[in-house]
Amino acid sequence: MPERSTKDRILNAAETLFALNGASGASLRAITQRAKVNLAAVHYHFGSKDRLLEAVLARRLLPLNAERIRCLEACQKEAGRKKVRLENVIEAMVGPALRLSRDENKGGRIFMRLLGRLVLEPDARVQRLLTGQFETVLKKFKPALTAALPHLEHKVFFWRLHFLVGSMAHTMADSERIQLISGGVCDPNDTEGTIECLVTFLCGGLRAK
Amino acid sequence: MPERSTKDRILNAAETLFALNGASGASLRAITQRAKVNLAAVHYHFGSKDRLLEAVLARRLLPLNAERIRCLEACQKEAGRKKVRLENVIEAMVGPALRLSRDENKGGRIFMRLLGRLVLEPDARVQRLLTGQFETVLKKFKPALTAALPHLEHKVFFWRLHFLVGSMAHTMADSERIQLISGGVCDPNDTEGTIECLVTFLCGGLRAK
DNA sequence: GTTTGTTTCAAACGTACGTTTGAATCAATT
DNA sequence: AATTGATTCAAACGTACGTTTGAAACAAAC
Repeated sequence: MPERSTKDRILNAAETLFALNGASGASLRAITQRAKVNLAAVHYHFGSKDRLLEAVLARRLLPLNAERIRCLEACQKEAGRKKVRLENVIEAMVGPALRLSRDENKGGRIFMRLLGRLVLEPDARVQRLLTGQFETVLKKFKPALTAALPHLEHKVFFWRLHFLVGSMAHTMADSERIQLISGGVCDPNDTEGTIECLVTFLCGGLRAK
Repeated sequence: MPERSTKDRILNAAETLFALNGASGASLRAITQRAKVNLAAVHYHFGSKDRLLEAVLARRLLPLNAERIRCLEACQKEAGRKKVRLENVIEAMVGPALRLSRDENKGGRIFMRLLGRLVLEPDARVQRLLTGQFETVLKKFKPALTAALPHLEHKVFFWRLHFLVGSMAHTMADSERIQLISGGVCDPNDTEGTIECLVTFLCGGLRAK
Protein backbone atom coordinates (compact mmCIF):
# COMPACT_ATOMS: atom_id res chain seq x y z
CA MET A 1 0.00 0.00 0.00
CA PRO A 2 1.99 2.99 -1.19
CA GLU A 3 0.63 5.87 0.88
CA ARG A 4 2.09 8.78 -0.94
CA SER A 5 -0.83 10.96 -1.84
CA THR A 6 -3.70 12.16 0.31
CA LYS A 7 -6.09 10.43 -2.07
CA ASP A 8 -4.44 7.05 -1.59
CA ARG A 9 -4.31 7.43 2.15
CA ILE A 10 -8.01 8.20 2.21
CA LEU A 11 -8.84 5.27 -0.08
CA ASN A 12 -6.89 2.83 2.09
CA ALA A 13 -8.37 4.02 5.34
CA ALA A 14 -11.87 4.07 3.86
CA GLU A 15 -11.51 0.56 2.48
CA THR A 16 -10.57 -0.76 5.89
CA LEU A 17 -13.23 1.05 7.87
CA PHE A 18 -16.02 0.47 5.37
CA ALA A 19 -15.18 -3.22 5.51
CA LEU A 20 -15.02 -3.37 9.29
CA ASN A 21 -18.00 -1.22 10.17
CA GLY A 22 -20.16 -1.12 7.07
CA ALA A 23 -20.88 1.81 4.81
CA SER A 24 -23.00 3.67 7.32
CA GLY A 25 -21.02 2.51 10.34
CA ALA A 26 -17.76 4.08 9.21
CA SER A 27 -17.66 7.83 9.75
CA LEU A 28 -15.65 10.28 7.70
CA ARG A 29 -14.13 11.50 10.92
CA ALA A 30 -12.80 8.03 11.70
CA ILE A 31 -11.59 7.58 8.14
CA THR A 32 -9.76 10.90 7.93
CA GLN A 33 -8.27 10.38 11.37
CA ARG A 34 -6.93 6.99 10.34
CA ALA A 35 -5.62 8.45 7.09
CA LYS A 36 -3.96 11.31 9.01
CA VAL A 37 -5.76 13.76 6.78
CA ASN A 38 -8.05 16.70 7.30
CA LEU A 39 -11.77 16.00 7.46
CA ALA A 40 -12.54 18.28 4.52
CA ALA A 41 -10.08 16.47 2.28
CA VAL A 42 -12.65 13.78 1.50
CA HIS A 43 -15.02 16.29 0.01
CA TYR A 44 -12.25 18.07 -1.80
CA HIS A 45 -10.95 14.92 -3.49
CA PHE A 46 -14.10 12.79 -3.83
CA GLY A 47 -17.09 15.10 -3.42
CA SER A 48 -19.06 13.07 -0.91
CA LYS A 49 -19.04 9.94 1.23
CA ASP A 50 -21.03 8.03 -1.40
CA ARG A 51 -18.59 8.83 -4.16
CA LEU A 52 -15.73 7.83 -1.88
CA LEU A 53 -17.28 4.39 -1.56
CA GLU A 54 -17.61 4.15 -5.32
CA ALA A 55 -13.96 5.04 -5.73
CA VAL A 56 -12.94 2.41 -3.17
CA LEU A 57 -14.84 -0.24 -5.12
CA ALA A 58 -13.71 0.77 -8.57
CA ARG A 59 -10.06 0.72 -7.58
CA ARG A 60 -10.16 -3.03 -6.91
CA LEU A 61 -13.02 -4.34 -9.03
CA LEU A 62 -11.87 -3.10 -12.42
CA PRO A 63 -8.44 -4.79 -12.28
CA LEU A 64 -9.96 -7.95 -10.77
CA ASN A 65 -12.45 -8.46 -13.56
CA ALA A 66 -9.91 -7.60 -16.20
CA GLU A 67 -7.68 -10.30 -14.76
CA ARG A 68 -10.52 -12.84 -14.79
CA ILE A 69 -11.20 -12.23 -18.45
CA ARG A 70 -7.49 -12.36 -19.23
CA CYS A 71 -7.25 -15.79 -17.53
CA LEU A 72 -10.28 -17.10 -19.38
CA GLU A 73 -8.97 -15.99 -22.76
CA ALA A 74 -5.55 -17.43 -21.97
CA CYS A 75 -6.92 -20.91 -21.29
CA GLN A 76 -9.20 -20.67 -24.32
CA LYS A 77 -6.21 -19.89 -26.50
CA GLU A 78 -4.23 -22.71 -24.95
CA ALA A 79 -7.00 -25.22 -25.60
CA GLY A 80 -7.13 -24.23 -29.25
CA ARG A 81 -9.77 -26.30 -31.08
CA LYS A 82 -10.28 -28.64 -28.15
CA LYS A 83 -12.94 -28.00 -25.56
CA VAL A 84 -11.79 -25.98 -22.57
CA ARG A 85 -11.97 -28.06 -19.40
CA LEU A 86 -14.55 -26.95 -16.83
CA GLU A 87 -11.84 -26.87 -14.17
CA ASN A 88 -9.94 -24.26 -16.13
CA VAL A 89 -12.97 -22.05 -16.63
CA ILE A 90 -13.83 -22.14 -12.95
CA GLU A 91 -10.23 -21.48 -12.01
CA ALA A 92 -10.27 -18.39 -14.22
CA MET A 93 -13.38 -17.23 -12.41
CA VAL A 94 -12.46 -17.83 -8.77
CA GLY A 95 -8.66 -17.90 -8.92
CA PRO A 96 -8.04 -14.18 -9.51
CA ALA A 97 -10.61 -13.27 -6.89
CA LEU A 98 -9.11 -15.49 -4.21
CA ARG A 99 -5.58 -14.43 -5.05
CA LEU A 100 -6.65 -10.82 -4.72
CA SER A 101 -8.41 -11.57 -1.47
CA ARG A 102 -5.20 -13.00 -0.05
CA ASP A 103 -2.86 -10.35 -1.38
CA GLU A 104 -2.46 -7.78 1.36
CA ASN A 105 -0.71 -5.41 -1.03
CA LYS A 106 -3.92 -5.09 -3.00
CA GLY A 107 -6.41 -4.68 -0.18
CA GLY A 108 -6.65 -8.38 0.40
CA ARG A 109 -9.03 -9.78 2.92
CA ILE A 110 -10.24 -6.35 3.85
CA PHE A 111 -11.58 -5.53 0.43
CA MET A 112 -13.23 -8.90 0.09
CA ARG A 113 -15.01 -8.49 3.36
CA LEU A 114 -16.28 -5.17 2.08
CA LEU A 115 -17.47 -6.82 -1.11
CA GLY A 116 -19.29 -9.49 0.85
CA ARG A 117 -21.06 -6.81 2.82
CA LEU A 118 -22.02 -4.77 -0.20
CA VAL A 119 -23.62 -7.70 -2.00
CA LEU A 120 -26.47 -7.36 0.48
CA GLU A 121 -26.46 -3.58 0.57
CA PRO A 122 -29.68 -2.29 -0.94
CA ASP A 123 -28.25 1.10 -1.85
CA ALA A 124 -29.18 1.57 -5.49
CA ARG A 125 -25.92 3.13 -6.63
CA VAL A 126 -23.85 0.36 -5.09
CA GLN A 127 -26.06 -2.33 -6.56
CA ARG A 128 -25.88 -0.81 -10.02
CA LEU A 129 -22.10 -0.78 -9.81
CA LEU A 130 -21.81 -4.36 -8.57
CA THR A 131 -24.40 -5.86 -10.88
CA GLY A 132 -22.90 -4.02 -13.84
CA GLN A 133 -19.48 -5.45 -13.05
CA PHE A 134 -20.83 -8.95 -12.57
CA GLU A 135 -22.73 -8.90 -15.84
CA THR A 136 -19.63 -7.95 -17.78
CA VAL A 137 -17.83 -10.96 -16.38
CA LEU A 138 -20.79 -13.28 -16.79
CA LYS A 139 -21.22 -12.34 -20.45
CA LYS A 140 -17.65 -13.42 -21.14
CA PHE A 141 -17.87 -16.63 -19.12
CA LYS A 142 -21.29 -17.91 -20.09
CA PRO A 143 -20.36 -19.41 -23.48
CA ALA A 144 -17.40 -21.25 -21.99
CA LEU A 145 -19.50 -22.54 -19.12
CA THR A 146 -22.40 -23.79 -21.23
CA ALA A 147 -19.95 -25.46 -23.59
CA ALA A 148 -18.37 -27.32 -20.68
CA LEU A 149 -21.77 -28.22 -19.19
CA PRO A 150 -23.91 -29.10 -22.20
CA HIS A 151 -26.29 -31.39 -20.35
CA LEU A 152 -27.57 -28.70 -17.95
CA GLU A 153 -30.94 -27.17 -18.58
CA HIS A 154 -31.15 -23.40 -18.49
CA LYS A 155 -32.77 -23.05 -15.11
CA VAL A 156 -30.45 -25.41 -13.28
CA PHE A 157 -27.49 -23.74 -14.94
CA PHE A 158 -28.34 -20.37 -13.46
CA TRP A 159 -29.10 -21.76 -10.05
CA ARG A 160 -25.75 -23.51 -9.90
CA LEU A 161 -24.02 -20.35 -11.00
CA HIS A 162 -25.76 -18.68 -8.09
CA PHE A 163 -24.53 -21.33 -5.67
CA LEU A 164 -21.02 -20.92 -7.08
CA VAL A 165 -21.08 -17.20 -6.39
CA GLY A 166 -22.17 -17.92 -2.83
CA SER A 167 -19.32 -20.33 -2.10
CA MET A 168 -16.82 -18.03 -3.69
CA ALA A 169 -18.00 -14.89 -1.92
CA HIS A 170 -18.12 -16.63 1.44
CA THR A 171 -14.63 -18.01 0.98
CA MET A 172 -13.27 -14.66 -0.05
CA ALA A 173 -14.92 -12.69 2.68
CA ASP A 174 -14.52 -14.88 5.71
CA SER A 175 -11.11 -16.21 6.55
CA GLU A 176 -11.61 -16.44 10.27
CA ARG A 177 -14.59 -18.70 10.72
CA ILE A 178 -13.07 -21.50 8.64
CA GLN A 179 -10.15 -21.61 11.06
CA LEU A 180 -12.53 -21.56 13.99
CA ILE A 181 -14.86 -24.34 12.87
CA SER A 182 -12.04 -26.51 11.56
CA GLY A 183 -10.08 -26.16 14.80
CA GLY A 184 -7.15 -24.71 12.88
CA VAL A 185 -6.90 -27.60 10.42
CA CYS A 186 -7.70 -25.38 7.44
CA ASP A 187 -5.29 -22.60 6.58
CA PRO A 188 -6.89 -19.76 4.62
CA ASN A 189 -3.44 -18.34 3.93
CA ASP A 190 -2.68 -21.32 1.71
CA THR A 191 -4.22 -19.52 -1.24
CA GLU A 192 -3.42 -22.03 -3.99
CA GLY A 193 -4.58 -24.94 -1.84
CA THR A 194 -7.83 -23.18 -1.12
CA ILE A 195 -8.38 -22.39 -4.81
CA GLU A 196 -7.75 -26.01 -5.80
CA CYS A 197 -10.11 -27.27 -3.13
CA LEU A 198 -12.81 -24.80 -4.11
CA VAL A 199 -12.49 -25.56 -7.83
CA THR A 200 -12.86 -29.27 -7.18
CA PHE A 201 -15.94 -28.69 -5.05
CA LEU A 202 -17.55 -26.34 -7.54
CA CYS A 203 -16.90 -28.60 -10.53
CA GLY A 204 -18.39 -31.50 -8.61
CA GLY A 205 -21.46 -29.47 -7.86
CA LEU A 206 -21.80 -28.06 -11.37
CA ARG A 207 -21.53 -31.53 -12.94
CA ALA A 208 -23.88 -33.22 -10.45
CA LYS A 209 -26.82 -35.21 -11.83
CA MET B 1 -46.84 -11.64 11.66
CA PRO B 2 -49.23 -11.24 14.55
CA GLU B 3 -48.79 -7.61 15.59
CA ARG B 4 -50.62 -7.61 18.84
CA SER B 5 -48.16 -6.37 21.38
CA THR B 6 -45.83 -3.40 21.25
CA LYS B 7 -42.91 -5.79 21.66
CA ASP B 8 -43.87 -7.78 18.57
CA ARG B 9 -44.44 -4.69 16.50
CA ILE B 10 -40.99 -3.42 17.44
CA LEU B 11 -39.37 -6.78 16.69
CA ASN B 12 -40.98 -6.96 13.26
CA ALA B 13 -40.09 -3.41 12.29
CA ALA B 14 -36.56 -3.82 13.61
CA GLU B 15 -36.04 -7.07 11.71
CA THR B 16 -37.04 -5.39 8.48
CA LEU B 17 -35.00 -2.23 8.89
CA PHE B 18 -31.92 -3.95 10.29
CA ALA B 19 -32.00 -6.21 7.25
CA LEU B 20 -32.51 -3.41 4.77
CA ASN B 21 -30.13 -0.83 6.17
CA GLY B 22 -27.74 -2.72 8.39
CA ALA B 23 -27.41 -2.58 12.14
CA SER B 24 -25.97 0.91 12.22
CA GLY B 25 -27.97 2.16 9.25
CA ALA B 26 -31.35 1.54 10.85
CA SER B 27 -32.28 4.18 13.39
CA LEU B 28 -34.53 3.66 16.37
CA ARG B 29 -36.59 6.56 15.13
CA ALA B 30 -37.25 4.81 11.84
CA ILE B 31 -37.97 1.53 13.61
CA THR B 32 -40.42 2.97 16.12
CA GLN B 33 -42.10 5.02 13.42
CA ARG B 34 -42.61 1.92 11.30
CA ALA B 35 -43.87 0.01 14.33
CA LYS B 36 -46.23 2.87 15.17
CA VAL B 37 -44.80 2.99 18.64
CA ASN B 38 -43.22 5.63 20.80
CA LEU B 39 -39.47 6.11 20.54
CA ALA B 40 -38.91 5.37 24.22
CA ALA B 41 -40.69 2.03 23.98
CA VAL B 42 -37.55 0.35 22.66
CA HIS B 43 -35.61 1.20 25.77
CA TYR B 44 -38.51 0.31 28.00
CA HIS B 45 -38.95 -3.17 26.50
CA PHE B 46 -35.44 -4.06 25.38
CA GLY B 47 -33.04 -1.76 27.20
CA SER B 48 -30.94 -0.63 24.25
CA LYS B 49 -30.53 -0.86 20.49
CA ASP B 50 -27.93 -3.63 20.86
CA ARG B 51 -30.18 -5.78 22.96
CA LEU B 52 -33.00 -5.23 20.48
CA LEU B 53 -30.81 -6.72 17.76
CA GLU B 54 -30.08 -9.70 19.96
CA ALA B 55 -33.77 -10.23 20.54
CA VAL B 56 -34.49 -10.05 16.80
CA LEU B 57 -31.90 -12.75 16.16
CA ALA B 58 -32.86 -15.07 18.97
CA ARG B 59 -36.51 -15.07 17.95
CA ARG B 60 -35.72 -16.76 14.62
CA LEU B 61 -32.46 -18.62 15.18
CA LEU B 62 -33.49 -20.77 18.11
CA PRO B 63 -36.52 -22.35 16.37
CA LEU B 64 -34.57 -22.72 13.11
CA ASN B 65 -31.77 -24.73 14.64
CA ALA B 66 -34.17 -26.80 16.68
CA GLU B 67 -35.98 -27.69 13.46
CA ARG B 68 -32.72 -28.65 11.75
CA ILE B 69 -31.82 -31.03 14.52
CA ARG B 70 -35.34 -32.44 14.53
CA CYS B 71 -35.10 -33.17 10.79
CA LEU B 72 -31.71 -34.82 11.15
CA GLU B 73 -32.88 -37.08 13.95
CA ALA B 74 -36.03 -37.95 12.03
CA CYS B 75 -34.10 -39.20 9.01
CA GLN B 76 -31.62 -41.01 11.24
CA LYS B 77 -34.48 -42.81 12.91
CA GLU B 78 -36.04 -43.65 9.56
CA ALA B 79 -32.79 -45.09 8.22
CA GLY B 80 -32.48 -47.38 11.25
CA ARG B 81 -29.36 -49.54 10.95
CA LYS B 82 -28.69 -48.51 7.36
CA LYS B 83 -26.45 -45.57 6.53
CA VAL B 84 -28.24 -42.25 6.19
CA ARG B 85 -27.99 -40.94 2.64
CA LEU B 86 -25.93 -37.78 2.20
CA GLU B 87 -28.86 -36.15 0.40
CA ASN B 88 -31.01 -36.53 3.48
CA VAL B 89 -28.42 -35.04 5.81
CA ILE B 90 -27.91 -32.03 3.57
CA GLU B 91 -31.65 -31.59 3.19
CA ALA B 92 -31.98 -31.53 6.99
CA MET B 93 -29.33 -28.82 7.09
CA VAL B 94 -30.45 -26.48 4.31
CA GLY B 95 -34.14 -27.36 4.00
CA PRO B 96 -35.40 -25.79 7.22
CA ALA B 97 -33.31 -22.68 6.59
CA LEU B 98 -34.61 -22.17 3.07
CA ARG B 99 -38.16 -22.89 4.07
CA LEU B 100 -37.85 -20.33 6.81
CA SER B 101 -36.28 -17.87 4.42
CA ARG B 102 -39.27 -18.21 2.11
CA ASP B 103 -41.95 -18.17 4.80
CA GLU B 104 -43.10 -14.60 5.09
CA ASN B 105 -45.05 -15.44 8.24
CA LYS B 106 -41.79 -16.15 10.00
CA GLY B 107 -39.71 -13.23 8.84
CA GLY B 108 -38.81 -14.91 5.60
CA ARG B 109 -36.44 -13.32 3.17
CA ILE B 110 -36.03 -10.32 5.40
CA PHE B 111 -34.56 -12.25 8.29
CA MET B 112 -32.24 -14.18 6.02
CA ARG B 113 -30.89 -11.02 4.50
CA LEU B 114 -30.19 -9.82 8.00
CA LEU B 115 -28.40 -13.04 8.80
CA GLY B 116 -26.27 -12.74 5.67
CA ARG B 117 -25.28 -9.26 6.74
CA LEU B 118 -24.46 -10.21 10.29
CA VAL B 119 -22.14 -13.04 9.27
CA LEU B 120 -19.66 -10.35 8.27
CA GLU B 121 -20.43 -8.02 11.18
CA PRO B 122 -17.39 -7.85 13.43
CA ASP B 123 -19.37 -6.82 16.50
CA ALA B 124 -18.23 -9.22 19.20
CA ARG B 125 -21.60 -9.82 20.79
CA VAL B 126 -23.24 -10.67 17.47
CA GLN B 127 -20.40 -12.98 16.49
CA ARG B 128 -20.56 -14.82 19.78
CA LEU B 129 -24.26 -15.39 19.31
CA LEU B 130 -23.96 -16.59 15.70
CA THR B 131 -20.90 -18.79 16.18
CA GLY B 132 -22.44 -20.33 19.26
CA GLN B 133 -25.57 -21.21 17.35
CA PHE B 134 -23.63 -22.63 14.42
CA GLU B 135 -21.45 -24.81 16.62
CA THR B 136 -24.46 -26.39 18.27
CA VAL B 137 -25.78 -27.41 14.87
CA LEU B 138 -22.42 -28.53 13.56
CA LYS B 139 -21.83 -30.76 16.56
CA LYS B 140 -25.04 -32.63 15.79
CA PHE B 141 -24.42 -32.89 12.06
CA LYS B 142 -20.74 -33.75 11.96
CA PRO B 143 -21.04 -37.47 12.73
CA ALA B 144 -23.73 -37.95 10.11
CA LEU B 145 -21.72 -36.04 7.52
CA THR B 146 -18.45 -37.89 8.10
CA ALA B 147 -20.31 -41.20 7.99
CA ALA B 148 -21.78 -40.30 4.60
CA LEU B 149 -18.44 -39.01 3.31
CA PRO B 150 -15.90 -41.50 4.64
CA HIS B 151 -13.31 -40.92 1.91
CA LEU B 152 -12.78 -37.22 2.70
CA GLU B 153 -9.73 -36.19 4.62
CA HIS B 154 -10.23 -33.86 7.56
CA LYS B 155 -9.04 -30.69 5.93
CA VAL B 156 -11.03 -31.07 2.74
CA PHE B 157 -14.10 -31.96 4.79
CA PHE B 158 -14.04 -28.66 6.63
CA TRP B 159 -13.35 -26.64 3.53
CA ARG B 160 -16.31 -28.19 1.75
CA LEU B 161 -18.49 -27.53 4.75
CA HIS B 162 -17.39 -23.92 4.48
CA PHE B 163 -18.31 -23.80 0.78
CA LEU B 164 -21.68 -25.33 1.65
CA VAL B 165 -22.40 -22.61 4.16
CA GLY B 166 -21.53 -20.02 1.53
CA SER B 167 -23.92 -21.39 -1.08
CA MET B 168 -26.66 -21.78 1.48
CA ALA B 169 -26.26 -18.32 2.97
CA HIS B 170 -26.13 -16.67 -0.42
CA THR B 171 -29.24 -18.50 -1.57
CA MET B 172 -31.11 -17.62 1.58
CA ALA B 173 -30.14 -13.99 1.61
CA ASP B 174 -30.38 -12.97 -2.00
CA SER B 175 -33.55 -13.74 -3.90
CA GLU B 176 -33.38 -10.82 -6.30
CA ARG B 177 -30.07 -11.22 -8.04
CA ILE B 178 -30.83 -14.78 -9.13
CA GLN B 179 -33.87 -13.48 -10.97
CA LEU B 180 -31.84 -10.70 -12.49
CA ILE B 181 -28.93 -12.75 -13.79
CA SER B 182 -31.15 -15.60 -14.96
CA GLY B 183 -33.42 -13.21 -16.83
CA GLY B 184 -36.39 -14.42 -14.79
CA VAL B 185 -35.86 -18.10 -15.60
CA CYS B 186 -35.22 -18.99 -11.96
CA ASP B 187 -38.03 -18.52 -9.48
CA PRO B 188 -36.81 -18.10 -5.89
CA ASN B 189 -40.37 -18.48 -4.67
CA ASP B 190 -40.36 -22.13 -5.73
CA THR B 191 -38.91 -23.11 -2.38
CA GLU B 192 -38.95 -26.87 -2.77
CA GLY B 193 -37.48 -26.67 -6.26
CA THR B 194 -34.71 -24.45 -4.99
CA ILE B 195 -33.96 -26.79 -2.10
CA GLU B 196 -33.81 -29.81 -4.40
CA CYS B 197 -31.51 -28.00 -6.80
CA LEU B 198 -29.26 -26.83 -3.99
CA VAL B 199 -29.08 -30.25 -2.36
CA THR B 200 -28.08 -31.84 -5.66
CA PHE B 201 -25.37 -29.24 -6.21
CA LEU B 202 -24.01 -29.53 -2.69
CA CYS B 203 -23.93 -33.32 -2.70
CA GLY B 204 -22.11 -33.22 -6.04
CA GLY B 205 -19.57 -30.86 -4.58
CA LEU B 206 -19.17 -32.75 -1.33
CA ARG B 207 -18.64 -36.06 -3.14
CA ALA B 208 -16.26 -34.66 -5.77
CA LYS B 209 -12.88 -36.33 -6.23
C1' DG C 1 8.82 38.55 -5.64
C1' DT C 2 4.48 38.53 -7.13
C1' DT C 3 0.80 35.97 -9.06
C1' DT C 4 -1.97 31.93 -9.83
C1' DG C 5 -4.00 27.58 -8.95
C1' DT C 6 -4.04 23.72 -6.00
C1' DT C 7 -4.28 21.63 -1.65
C1' DT C 8 -4.81 21.73 3.43
C1' DC C 9 -6.69 23.43 7.57
C1' DA C 10 -9.65 24.70 11.83
C1' DA C 11 -14.05 25.94 12.69
C1' DA C 12 -18.67 26.01 12.20
C1' DC C 13 -23.31 24.58 9.98
C1' DG C 14 -27.64 22.10 10.53
C1' DT C 15 -29.37 17.50 11.17
C1' DA C 16 -30.05 13.03 13.12
C1' DC C 17 -28.73 9.91 16.39
C1' DG C 18 -29.28 6.82 21.07
C1' DT C 19 -30.76 7.65 25.41
C1' DT C 20 -33.08 9.72 29.54
C1' DT C 21 -36.75 11.92 32.02
C1' DG C 22 -41.05 12.75 34.29
C1' DA C 23 -45.59 13.26 33.60
C1' DA C 24 -49.86 11.11 31.49
C1' DT C 25 -52.51 7.11 30.55
C1' DC C 26 -54.21 2.66 31.20
C1' DA C 27 -55.84 -1.79 33.47
C1' DA C 28 -56.47 -4.38 37.29
C1' DT C 29 -57.11 -4.76 42.54
C1' DT C 30 -58.93 -3.28 46.66
C1' DA D 1 -63.78 5.45 43.88
C1' DA D 2 -59.06 5.09 45.21
C1' DT D 3 -54.63 2.83 44.68
C1' DT D 4 -51.19 0.56 42.47
C1' DG D 5 -48.01 -1.05 38.85
C1' DA D 6 -47.20 -1.35 34.12
C1' DT D 7 -47.02 1.04 29.88
C1' DT D 8 -47.01 5.04 26.76
C1' DC D 9 -46.00 9.63 25.63
C1' DA D 10 -43.81 14.30 24.23
C1' DA D 11 -39.90 16.62 25.10
C1' DA D 12 -35.36 17.26 25.90
C1' DC D 13 -30.34 15.65 26.74
C1' DG D 14 -25.66 15.50 24.87
C1' DT D 15 -23.09 13.60 21.09
C1' DA D 16 -21.68 12.50 16.51
C1' DC D 17 -22.62 12.85 11.91
C1' DG D 18 -21.90 14.69 6.65
C1' DT D 19 -21.10 18.83 4.71
C1' DT D 20 -19.68 23.78 3.92
C1' DT D 21 -16.81 27.73 4.43
C1' DG D 22 -13.08 30.93 4.03
C1' DA D 23 -8.66 31.64 5.22
C1' DA D 24 -3.87 29.71 5.39
C1' DA D 25 -0.11 27.11 3.28
C1' DC D 26 2.07 25.50 -0.56
C1' DA D 27 4.07 24.98 -5.32
C1' DA D 28 4.95 26.49 -9.95
C1' DA D 29 5.27 30.17 -13.53
C1' DC D 30 6.38 34.51 -14.65
